[in-house]
Amino acid sequence: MREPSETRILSVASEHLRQHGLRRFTVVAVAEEAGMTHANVYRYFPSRAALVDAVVDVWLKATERRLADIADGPDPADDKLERLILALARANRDLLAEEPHLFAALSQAVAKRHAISRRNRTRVRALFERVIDEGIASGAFEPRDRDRAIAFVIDATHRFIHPAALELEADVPQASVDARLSTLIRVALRVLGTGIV
Amino acid sequence: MREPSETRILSVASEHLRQHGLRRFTVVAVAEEAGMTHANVYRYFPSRAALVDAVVDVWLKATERRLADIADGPDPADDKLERLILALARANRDLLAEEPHLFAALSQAVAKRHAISRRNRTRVRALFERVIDEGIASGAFEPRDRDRAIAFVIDATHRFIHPAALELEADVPQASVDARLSTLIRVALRVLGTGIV
DNA sequence: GCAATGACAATCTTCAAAATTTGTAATTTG
DNA sequence: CAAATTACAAATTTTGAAGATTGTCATTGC
Repeated sequence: MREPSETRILSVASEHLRQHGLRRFTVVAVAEEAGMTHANVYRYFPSRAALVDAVVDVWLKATERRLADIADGPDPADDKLERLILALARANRDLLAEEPHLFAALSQAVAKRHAISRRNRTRVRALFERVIDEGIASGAFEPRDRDRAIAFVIDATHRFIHPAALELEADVPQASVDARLSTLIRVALRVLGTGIV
Repeated sequence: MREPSETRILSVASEHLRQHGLRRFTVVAVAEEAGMTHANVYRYFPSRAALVDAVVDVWLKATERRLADIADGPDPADDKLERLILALARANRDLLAEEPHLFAALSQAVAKRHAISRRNRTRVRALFERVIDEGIASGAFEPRDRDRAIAFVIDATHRFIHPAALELEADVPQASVDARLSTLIRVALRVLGTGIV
Protein backbone atom coordinates (compact mmCIF):
# COMPACT_ATOMS: atom_id res chain seq x y z
CA MET A 1 0.00 0.00 0.00
CA ARG A 2 1.24 3.41 -1.05
CA GLU A 3 2.23 6.03 1.48
CA PRO A 4 -0.21 8.97 1.56
CA SER A 5 1.04 12.01 -0.34
CA GLU A 6 1.45 14.36 2.57
CA THR A 7 3.70 12.12 4.65
CA ARG A 8 5.54 11.05 1.53
CA ILE A 9 6.30 14.64 0.56
CA LEU A 10 7.42 15.35 4.10
CA SER A 11 9.81 12.43 4.24
CA VAL A 12 11.30 13.15 0.82
CA ALA A 13 11.65 16.81 1.86
CA SER A 14 13.38 15.76 5.06
CA GLU A 15 15.91 13.67 3.12
CA HIS A 16 16.53 16.50 0.68
CA LEU A 17 17.04 19.09 3.40
CA ARG A 18 19.44 16.82 5.31
CA GLN A 19 21.46 15.89 2.24
CA HIS A 20 21.55 19.09 0.23
CA GLY A 21 20.86 21.84 2.75
CA LEU A 22 18.45 24.79 2.68
CA ARG A 23 20.10 26.53 -0.26
CA ARG A 24 19.73 23.66 -2.70
CA PHE A 25 16.35 22.49 -1.40
CA THR A 26 13.72 22.99 -4.13
CA VAL A 27 10.03 22.17 -4.25
CA VAL A 28 10.46 20.97 -7.83
CA ALA A 29 13.12 18.40 -6.84
CA VAL A 30 11.14 17.18 -3.84
CA ALA A 31 8.00 16.80 -5.96
CA GLU A 32 9.85 14.87 -8.64
CA GLU A 33 11.35 12.46 -6.11
CA ALA A 34 7.94 12.03 -4.53
CA GLY A 35 6.56 11.15 -8.00
CA MET A 36 4.31 14.12 -8.66
CA THR A 37 4.39 17.60 -10.18
CA HIS A 38 5.43 20.49 -7.97
CA ALA A 39 1.97 22.06 -8.15
CA ASN A 40 0.61 19.14 -6.20
CA VAL A 41 2.97 19.78 -3.31
CA TYR A 42 1.13 23.07 -2.82
CA ARG A 43 -2.05 21.15 -2.05
CA TYR A 44 -0.38 20.01 1.17
CA PHE A 45 2.09 22.77 2.02
CA PRO A 46 1.32 26.44 1.34
CA SER A 47 4.89 27.41 0.47
CA ARG A 48 8.47 26.22 0.25
CA ALA A 49 9.15 27.94 3.59
CA ALA A 50 6.23 26.10 5.19
CA LEU A 51 7.58 22.77 3.89
CA VAL A 52 11.01 23.46 5.34
CA ASP A 53 9.44 24.49 8.63
CA ALA A 54 7.37 21.31 8.64
CA VAL A 55 10.56 19.24 8.32
CA VAL A 56 12.21 21.14 11.19
CA ASP A 57 9.00 20.86 13.20
CA VAL A 58 9.05 17.06 12.97
CA TRP A 59 12.42 17.09 14.69
CA LEU A 60 11.36 19.72 17.24
CA LYS A 61 8.23 17.75 18.16
CA ALA A 62 10.16 14.49 18.52
CA THR A 63 12.60 16.24 20.84
CA GLU A 64 9.74 17.81 22.77
CA ARG A 65 8.20 14.37 23.29
CA ARG A 66 11.41 13.09 24.85
CA LEU A 67 11.52 16.12 27.10
CA ALA A 68 7.87 15.69 28.07
CA ASP A 69 8.60 12.06 28.99
CA ILE A 70 11.25 13.27 31.39
CA ALA A 71 9.02 16.00 32.82
CA ASP A 72 6.15 13.53 33.26
CA GLY A 73 8.26 10.90 34.99
CA PRO A 74 7.90 9.87 38.63
CA ASP A 75 11.38 11.03 39.70
CA PRO A 76 12.21 13.91 42.04
CA ALA A 77 11.99 17.37 40.46
CA ASP A 78 15.71 18.11 40.80
CA ASP A 79 16.60 14.89 38.95
CA LYS A 80 14.09 15.72 36.26
CA LEU A 81 15.33 19.28 35.84
CA GLU A 82 18.87 18.00 35.44
CA ARG A 83 17.81 15.46 32.85
CA LEU A 84 15.68 18.04 31.05
CA ILE A 85 18.59 20.42 30.63
CA LEU A 86 20.98 17.65 29.62
CA ALA A 87 18.56 16.12 27.13
CA LEU A 88 17.86 19.46 25.47
CA ALA A 89 21.53 20.43 25.29
CA ARG A 90 22.49 17.03 23.86
CA ALA A 91 19.66 16.94 21.35
CA ASN A 92 20.77 20.24 19.83
CA ARG A 93 24.46 19.47 20.01
CA ASP A 94 23.99 16.03 18.42
CA LEU A 95 21.92 17.57 15.65
CA LEU A 96 24.75 19.99 14.92
CA ALA A 97 27.25 17.12 14.76
CA GLU A 98 25.14 14.62 12.85
CA GLU A 99 22.79 16.65 10.67
CA PRO A 100 24.46 19.98 10.06
CA HIS A 101 22.04 20.99 7.31
CA LEU A 102 18.99 20.31 9.44
CA PHE A 103 20.69 22.11 12.32
CA ALA A 104 21.29 25.14 10.07
CA ALA A 105 17.60 25.18 9.11
CA LEU A 106 16.61 25.01 12.77
CA SER A 107 19.11 27.72 13.61
CA GLN A 108 17.59 30.01 10.95
CA ALA A 109 14.05 29.27 12.10
CA VAL A 110 15.09 30.32 15.59
CA ALA A 111 17.03 33.40 14.46
CA LYS A 112 14.17 34.58 12.27
CA ARG A 113 11.61 33.75 14.95
CA HIS A 114 9.46 31.47 12.80
CA ALA A 115 6.18 30.41 14.38
CA ILE A 116 7.38 26.80 14.79
CA SER A 117 10.37 27.89 16.86
CA ARG A 118 8.45 30.41 18.95
CA ARG A 119 5.86 27.77 19.76
CA ASN A 120 8.50 25.16 20.51
CA ARG A 121 10.22 27.62 22.83
CA THR A 122 6.94 28.30 24.64
CA ARG A 123 6.23 24.60 25.11
CA VAL A 124 9.75 23.74 26.24
CA ARG A 125 9.67 26.64 28.65
CA ALA A 126 6.37 25.34 30.00
CA LEU A 127 8.04 21.98 30.72
CA PHE A 128 10.79 23.73 32.66
CA GLU A 129 8.18 25.73 34.57
CA ARG A 130 6.20 22.59 35.39
CA VAL A 131 9.20 20.76 36.76
CA ILE A 132 10.36 23.77 38.76
CA ASP A 133 6.85 24.29 40.16
CA GLU A 134 6.75 20.62 41.07
CA GLY A 135 10.06 21.05 42.88
CA ILE A 136 8.65 24.04 44.75
CA ALA A 137 5.53 22.08 45.72
CA SER A 138 7.60 19.14 47.00
CA GLY A 139 9.97 21.42 48.89
CA ALA A 140 12.97 20.37 46.80
CA PHE A 141 13.26 23.93 45.49
CA GLU A 142 12.71 27.01 47.64
CA PRO A 143 13.32 30.02 45.42
CA ARG A 144 12.48 33.45 46.79
CA ASP A 145 10.86 34.37 43.49
CA ARG A 146 9.53 31.68 41.17
CA ASP A 147 9.61 33.73 37.96
CA ARG A 148 13.10 34.97 38.59
CA ALA A 149 14.24 31.43 39.34
CA ILE A 150 12.88 30.19 36.03
CA ALA A 151 14.51 33.05 34.12
CA PHE A 152 17.77 32.33 35.92
CA VAL A 153 17.80 28.66 34.87
CA ILE A 154 17.05 29.52 31.26
CA ASP A 155 19.56 32.37 31.05
CA ALA A 156 22.36 30.46 32.75
CA THR A 157 21.99 27.39 30.54
CA HIS A 158 21.55 29.40 27.34
CA ARG A 159 25.12 28.83 26.23
CA PHE A 160 24.65 25.05 26.12
CA ILE A 161 21.17 25.03 24.61
CA HIS A 162 20.69 27.78 22.06
CA PRO A 163 21.69 26.86 18.48
CA ALA A 164 23.54 30.16 17.98
CA ALA A 165 25.62 29.47 21.08
CA LEU A 166 26.29 25.83 20.17
CA GLU A 167 27.65 26.83 16.76
CA LEU A 168 30.38 28.79 18.54
CA GLU A 169 31.60 25.74 20.40
CA ALA A 170 31.44 23.19 17.63
CA ASP A 171 35.19 22.61 17.81
CA VAL A 172 35.55 22.49 21.61
CA PRO A 173 36.05 18.89 22.81
CA GLN A 174 32.75 17.39 23.90
CA ALA A 175 34.19 16.24 27.22
CA SER A 176 35.12 19.78 28.17
CA VAL A 177 31.70 21.13 27.23
CA ASP A 178 30.08 18.29 29.20
CA ALA A 179 32.16 19.10 32.26
CA ARG A 180 31.19 22.77 32.16
CA LEU A 181 27.54 21.97 31.60
CA SER A 182 27.51 19.54 34.49
CA THR A 183 29.04 22.18 36.76
CA LEU A 184 26.40 24.66 35.65
CA ILE A 185 23.57 22.20 36.28
CA ARG A 186 24.90 21.26 39.71
CA VAL A 187 25.16 24.94 40.64
CA ALA A 188 21.70 25.73 39.31
CA LEU A 189 20.14 22.91 41.34
CA ARG A 190 21.89 24.05 44.52
CA VAL A 191 20.81 27.63 43.82
CA LEU A 192 17.18 26.57 43.45
CA GLY A 193 17.37 24.36 46.51
CA THR A 194 18.86 26.91 48.89
CA GLY A 195 16.81 30.03 48.23
CA ILE A 196 19.66 31.92 46.61
CA VAL A 197 17.46 33.02 43.73
CA MET B 1 48.91 70.90 11.84
CA ARG B 2 47.84 67.99 9.72
CA GLU B 3 46.89 64.66 11.26
CA PRO B 4 49.42 61.91 10.48
CA SER B 5 48.28 59.59 7.70
CA GLU B 6 47.89 56.42 9.75
CA THR B 7 45.55 57.90 12.36
CA ARG B 8 43.74 59.86 9.67
CA ILE B 9 43.09 56.71 7.63
CA LEU B 10 41.93 54.95 10.76
CA SER B 11 39.47 57.66 11.72
CA VAL B 12 38.06 57.97 8.20
CA ALA B 13 37.77 54.17 8.07
CA SER B 14 35.94 54.18 11.38
CA GLU B 15 33.42 56.72 10.09
CA HIS B 16 32.91 54.76 6.89
CA LEU B 17 32.39 51.47 8.69
CA ARG B 18 29.90 53.01 11.12
CA GLN B 19 27.95 54.81 8.42
CA HIS B 20 27.96 52.38 5.54
CA GLY B 21 28.65 48.99 7.13
CA LEU B 22 31.11 46.24 6.25
CA ARG B 23 29.58 45.45 2.88
CA ARG B 24 29.94 48.93 1.44
CA PHE B 25 33.25 49.71 3.13
CA THR B 26 35.97 50.07 0.45
CA VAL B 27 39.63 50.96 0.68
CA VAL B 28 39.24 53.20 -2.38
CA ALA B 29 36.51 55.30 -0.73
CA VAL B 30 38.39 55.56 2.57
CA ALA B 31 41.56 56.64 0.74
CA GLU B 32 39.71 59.24 -1.26
CA GLU B 33 38.10 60.75 1.81
CA ALA B 34 41.48 60.75 3.57
CA GLY B 35 42.86 62.66 0.55
CA MET B 36 45.21 60.09 -0.93
CA THR B 37 45.23 57.22 -3.44
CA HIS B 38 44.23 53.79 -2.23
CA ALA B 39 47.73 52.40 -2.80
CA ASN B 40 49.01 54.61 -0.03
CA VAL B 41 46.61 53.07 2.48
CA TYR B 42 48.52 49.81 1.99
CA ARG B 43 51.67 51.47 3.37
CA TYR B 44 49.89 51.53 6.74
CA PHE B 45 47.47 48.59 6.67
CA PRO B 46 48.32 45.32 4.93
CA SER B 47 44.78 44.61 3.69
CA ARG B 48 41.19 45.73 3.76
CA ALA B 49 40.48 43.08 6.41
CA ALA B 50 43.32 44.39 8.56
CA LEU B 51 41.94 47.93 8.30
CA VAL B 52 38.48 46.78 9.36
CA ASP B 53 39.99 44.82 12.23
CA ALA B 54 41.99 47.88 13.28
CA VAL B 55 38.78 49.90 13.52
CA VAL B 56 37.11 47.20 15.61
CA ASP B 57 40.25 46.88 17.71
CA VAL B 58 40.16 50.58 18.65
CA TRP B 59 36.75 49.98 20.19
CA LEU B 60 37.79 46.72 21.85
CA LYS B 61 40.85 48.32 23.41
CA ALA B 62 38.87 51.29 24.70
CA THR B 63 36.39 48.89 26.29
CA GLU B 64 39.23 46.83 27.73
CA ARG B 65 40.71 49.93 29.32
CA ARG B 66 37.47 50.67 31.13
CA LEU B 67 37.32 47.07 32.33
CA ALA B 68 40.94 47.20 33.48
CA ASP B 69 40.15 50.37 35.45
CA ILE B 70 37.45 48.47 37.29
CA ALA B 71 39.68 45.44 37.88
CA ASP B 72 42.51 47.64 39.15
CA GLY B 73 40.32 49.63 41.54
CA PRO B 74 40.57 49.48 45.33
CA ASP B 75 37.09 48.03 45.89
CA PRO B 76 36.22 44.54 47.21
CA ALA B 77 36.51 41.74 44.65
CA ASP B 78 32.81 40.93 44.63
CA ASP B 79 31.94 44.56 43.83
CA LYS B 80 34.52 44.62 41.10
CA LEU B 81 33.32 41.35 39.57
CA GLU B 82 29.78 42.69 39.49
CA ARG B 83 30.88 45.91 37.82
CA LEU B 84 33.09 44.02 35.39
CA ILE B 85 30.21 41.87 34.16
CA LEU B 86 27.82 44.83 33.99
CA ALA B 87 30.28 47.05 32.15
CA LEU B 88 31.08 44.38 29.58
CA ALA B 89 27.42 43.51 29.01
CA ARG B 90 26.47 47.19 28.65
CA ALA B 91 29.35 48.05 26.37
CA ASN B 92 28.32 45.37 23.90
CA ARG B 93 24.62 46.04 24.21
CA ASP B 94 25.07 49.79 23.74
CA LEU B 95 27.23 49.17 20.70
CA LEU B 96 24.45 47.07 19.18
CA ALA B 97 21.92 49.84 19.83
CA GLU B 98 24.02 52.82 18.82
CA GLU B 99 26.46 51.58 16.19
CA PRO B 100 24.86 48.55 14.56
CA HIS B 101 27.36 48.43 11.69
CA LEU B 102 30.33 48.47 14.01
CA PHE B 103 28.60 45.87 16.16
CA ALA B 104 28.11 43.67 13.10
CA ALA B 105 31.81 43.94 12.25
CA LEU B 106 32.71 42.99 15.81
CA SER B 107 30.24 40.13 15.72
CA GLN B 108 31.86 38.78 12.54
CA ALA B 109 35.36 39.15 13.95
CA VAL B 110 34.25 37.08 16.93
CA ALA B 111 32.38 34.49 14.84
CA LYS B 112 35.33 34.06 12.48
CA ARG B 113 37.80 34.06 15.36
CA HIS B 114 39.96 36.89 14.08
CA ALA B 115 43.19 37.45 15.99
CA ILE B 116 41.92 40.74 17.45
CA SER B 117 38.90 39.05 18.98
CA ARG B 118 40.82 36.03 20.26
CA ARG B 119 43.35 38.30 21.94
CA ASN B 120 40.62 40.52 23.36
CA ARG B 121 38.90 37.46 24.76
CA THR B 122 42.12 36.28 26.38
CA ARG B 123 42.78 39.65 27.98
CA VAL B 124 39.21 40.10 29.22
CA ARG B 125 39.26 36.60 30.62
CA ALA B 126 42.52 37.42 32.41
CA LEU B 127 40.78 40.38 34.07
CA PHE B 128 38.00 38.11 35.29
CA GLU B 129 40.57 35.62 36.58
CA ARG B 130 42.50 38.35 38.39
CA VAL B 131 39.44 39.67 40.16
CA ILE B 132 38.25 36.18 41.10
CA ASP B 133 41.73 35.25 42.36
CA GLU B 134 41.76 38.46 44.37
CA GLY B 135 38.42 37.50 45.89
CA ILE B 136 39.78 34.07 46.76
CA ALA B 137 42.87 35.64 48.36
CA SER B 138 40.75 38.03 50.44
CA GLY B 139 38.34 35.29 51.48
CA ALA B 140 35.39 36.93 49.72
CA PHE B 141 35.17 33.94 47.37
CA GLU B 142 35.68 30.34 48.46
CA PRO B 143 35.16 28.17 45.40
CA ARG B 144 35.98 24.49 45.69
CA ASP B 145 37.71 24.62 42.31
CA ARG B 146 39.09 27.90 40.97
CA ASP B 147 39.09 26.95 37.27
CA ARG B 148 35.60 25.57 37.41
CA ALA B 149 34.41 28.71 39.18
CA ILE B 150 35.86 30.91 36.44
CA ALA B 151 34.30 28.77 33.72
CA PHE B 152 30.98 28.91 35.56
CA VAL B 153 30.95 32.72 35.69
CA ILE B 154 31.83 33.02 32.01
CA ASP B 155 29.35 30.37 30.87
CA ALA B 156 26.48 31.67 33.00
CA THR B 157 26.89 35.27 31.83
CA HIS B 158 27.43 34.33 28.18
CA ARG B 159 23.90 35.24 27.23
CA PHE B 160 24.35 38.86 28.29
CA ILE B 161 27.84 39.34 26.95
CA HIS B 162 28.43 37.49 23.70
CA PRO B 163 27.51 39.45 20.54
CA ALA B 164 25.71 36.48 19.01
CA ALA B 165 23.53 36.17 22.12
CA LEU B 166 22.85 39.92 22.34
CA GLU B 167 21.59 40.02 18.77
CA LEU B 168 18.82 37.62 19.79
CA GLU B 169 17.51 39.97 22.46
CA ALA B 170 17.78 43.24 20.59
CA ASP B 171 14.01 43.75 20.86
CA VAL B 172 13.53 42.72 24.50
CA PRO B 173 12.98 45.79 26.73
CA GLN B 174 16.24 46.85 28.31
CA ALA B 175 14.72 46.93 31.78
CA SER B 176 13.76 43.28 31.58
CA VAL B 177 17.22 42.27 30.37
CA ASP B 178 18.78 44.36 33.15
CA ALA B 179 16.64 42.67 35.77
CA ARG B 180 17.61 39.20 34.58
CA LEU B 181 21.27 40.12 34.39
CA SER B 182 21.23 41.54 37.87
CA THR B 183 19.64 38.34 39.19
CA LEU B 184 22.31 36.32 37.43
CA ILE B 185 25.12 38.44 38.88
CA ARG B 186 23.69 38.29 42.38
CA VAL B 187 23.41 34.50 42.15
CA ALA B 188 26.92 34.15 40.70
CA LEU B 189 28.40 36.19 43.55
CA ARG B 190 26.57 34.12 46.17
CA VAL B 191 27.69 30.94 44.45
CA LEU B 192 31.33 32.05 44.50
CA GLY B 193 31.04 33.21 48.10
CA THR B 194 29.51 30.05 49.51
CA GLY B 195 31.59 27.29 47.99
CA ILE B 196 28.79 25.99 45.79
CA VAL B 197 31.06 25.84 42.76
C1' DG C 1 -15.29 15.63 -5.23
C1' DC C 2 -10.58 14.74 -4.16
C1' DA C 3 -5.95 14.19 -6.14
C1' DA C 4 -3.26 15.56 -9.46
C1' DT C 5 -1.84 18.05 -13.71
C1' DG C 6 -0.69 21.64 -17.32
C1' DA C 7 -0.13 26.15 -18.26
C1' DC C 8 1.21 30.52 -16.76
C1' DA C 9 3.01 35.03 -14.27
C1' DA C 10 6.10 36.59 -10.88
C1' DT C 11 10.04 35.94 -8.32
C1' DC C 12 14.58 34.27 -7.69
C1' DT C 13 18.93 32.21 -9.26
C1' DT C 14 22.66 31.50 -12.49
C1' DC C 15 26.02 32.90 -15.63
C1' DA C 16 29.09 35.63 -18.31
C1' DA C 17 30.76 40.15 -19.43
C1' DA C 18 31.90 44.64 -17.63
C1' DA C 19 33.21 47.39 -13.94
C1' DT C 20 35.18 47.98 -9.63
C1' DT C 21 38.14 46.94 -5.95
C1' DT C 22 42.07 44.73 -3.90
C1' DG C 23 46.72 44.25 -3.61
C1' DT C 24 51.77 44.80 -5.64
C1' DA C 25 55.68 47.08 -7.44
C1' DA C 26 58.18 50.29 -9.92
C1' DT C 27 58.50 55.28 -10.11
C1' DT C 28 57.89 60.13 -8.69
C1' DT C 29 57.92 63.97 -5.42
C1' DG C 30 59.24 66.99 -1.77
C1' DC D 1 64.59 58.74 2.21
C1' DA D 2 59.94 58.70 3.52
C1' DA D 3 55.42 59.56 1.59
C1' DA D 4 52.80 59.19 -2.02
C1' DT D 5 51.56 58.13 -6.87
C1' DT D 6 51.00 55.72 -11.26
C1' DA D 7 50.34 51.62 -13.49
C1' DC D 8 48.95 47.13 -13.51
C1' DA D 9 47.40 42.02 -12.50
C1' DA D 10 44.25 39.33 -9.77
C1' DA D 11 40.14 38.91 -7.30
C1' DT D 12 35.59 40.50 -6.33
C1' DT D 13 31.31 42.78 -7.26
C1' DT D 14 27.83 44.47 -10.31
C1' DT D 15 24.78 44.05 -14.08
C1' DG D 16 21.60 42.33 -17.17
C1' DA D 17 19.83 38.57 -19.83
C1' DA D 18 18.60 33.65 -19.79
C1' DG D 19 16.96 30.03 -17.14
C1' DA D 20 14.83 27.85 -13.16
C1' DT D 21 11.78 27.93 -9.29
C1' DT D 22 7.87 29.52 -6.75
C1' DG D 23 3.22 30.02 -6.42
C1' DT D 24 -1.74 30.28 -8.66
C1' DC D 25 -5.58 28.51 -10.99
C1' DA D 26 -8.43 26.46 -14.34
C1' DT D 27 -8.90 21.86 -15.96
C1' DT D 28 -8.45 16.70 -16.11
C1' DG D 29 -9.15 12.05 -14.42
C1' DC D 30 -10.65 8.66 -11.37
